[in-house]
Amino acid sequence: MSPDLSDAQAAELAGELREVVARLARRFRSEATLPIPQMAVLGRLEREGPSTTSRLAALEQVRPQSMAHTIGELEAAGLVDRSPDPSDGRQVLIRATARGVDALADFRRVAERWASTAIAVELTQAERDVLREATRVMRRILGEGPPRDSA
Amino acid sequence: MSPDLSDAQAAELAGELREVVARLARRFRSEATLPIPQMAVLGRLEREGPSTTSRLAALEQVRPQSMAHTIGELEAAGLVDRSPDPSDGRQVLIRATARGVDALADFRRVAERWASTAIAVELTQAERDVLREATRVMRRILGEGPPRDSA
DNA sequence: TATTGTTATACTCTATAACTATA
DNA sequence: TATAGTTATAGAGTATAACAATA
Repeated sequence: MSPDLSDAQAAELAGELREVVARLARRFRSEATLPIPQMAVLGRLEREGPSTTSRLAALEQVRPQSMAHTIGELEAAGLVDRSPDPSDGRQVLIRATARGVDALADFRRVAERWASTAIAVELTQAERDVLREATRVMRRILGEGPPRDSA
Repeated sequence: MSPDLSDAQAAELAGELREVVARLARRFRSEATLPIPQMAVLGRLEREGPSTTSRLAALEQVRPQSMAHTIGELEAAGLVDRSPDPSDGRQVLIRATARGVDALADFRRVAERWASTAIAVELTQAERDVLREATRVMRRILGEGPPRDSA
């Protein structure tokens, strides 16, 4: 066991991860037809159904104030609507509108196209498998991942 | 050959990549002691020596104007200095100062610590290998990577 | 008092447009 | 005219602080 060696290895990996992540984030943003946080919220609402501001903020790992801002923009664009929770007047249920679902489909077609194409054309199947596995590993680094052996 | 299947697979992977990249970028920024683009430039200057605004902009994949802004902030903080190129008065050489190198070391110690720790503590060696390989694959997606078989 | 949500404000990051200086 | 660089301005994204309404 050589903790020093593996620590140095981990630090180097962290640096490489930071660099490539910054560049990918910039690239995704530059290709996007609508702001990334808005699309992230729409995608989640589509997958998981209506939700509240607090819950969305926690899931997306931003402050509730930031999420309120994002939701305000989505509502102004008619992509989500709000309805008060009948059982708790403090809470507001956020729901994707039909127009929101359409916008999401557009986003996926256009804004993720460069990445989809690069993945399909430039990578081998083995590399795609590495990338898929890596998305799981990165979620673990963020503290979201399942403990190593669960589904 | 089933191009439709592999396209769908690529599109799904692209979506997962976008999500995890956005979250990692946010996390790195929230931990950083100094702005990420400034540290990226300092790191490059340290590794590769003095450079020009245009060259740094091309390498970091931002516009020259954005890079000029970043360099202006670094200079105001005393982390880089500028010296005119004697052979071409239009060009300006950017160089990391001793203070800049110190700031970079601090940044690595503090801002990348959460990721280094997570990588060292949470991941198996196999997962670290997957992650390292994935940083190479992601660079290929960005069009920076070496063609599959070179070093 | 605690919880949910919003509004106001500020800072970081990057872009486009318009400009200066040198080749 | 073309190239290297800068300044001005705007917009996206996120944060903290302060506030309103409900439990």
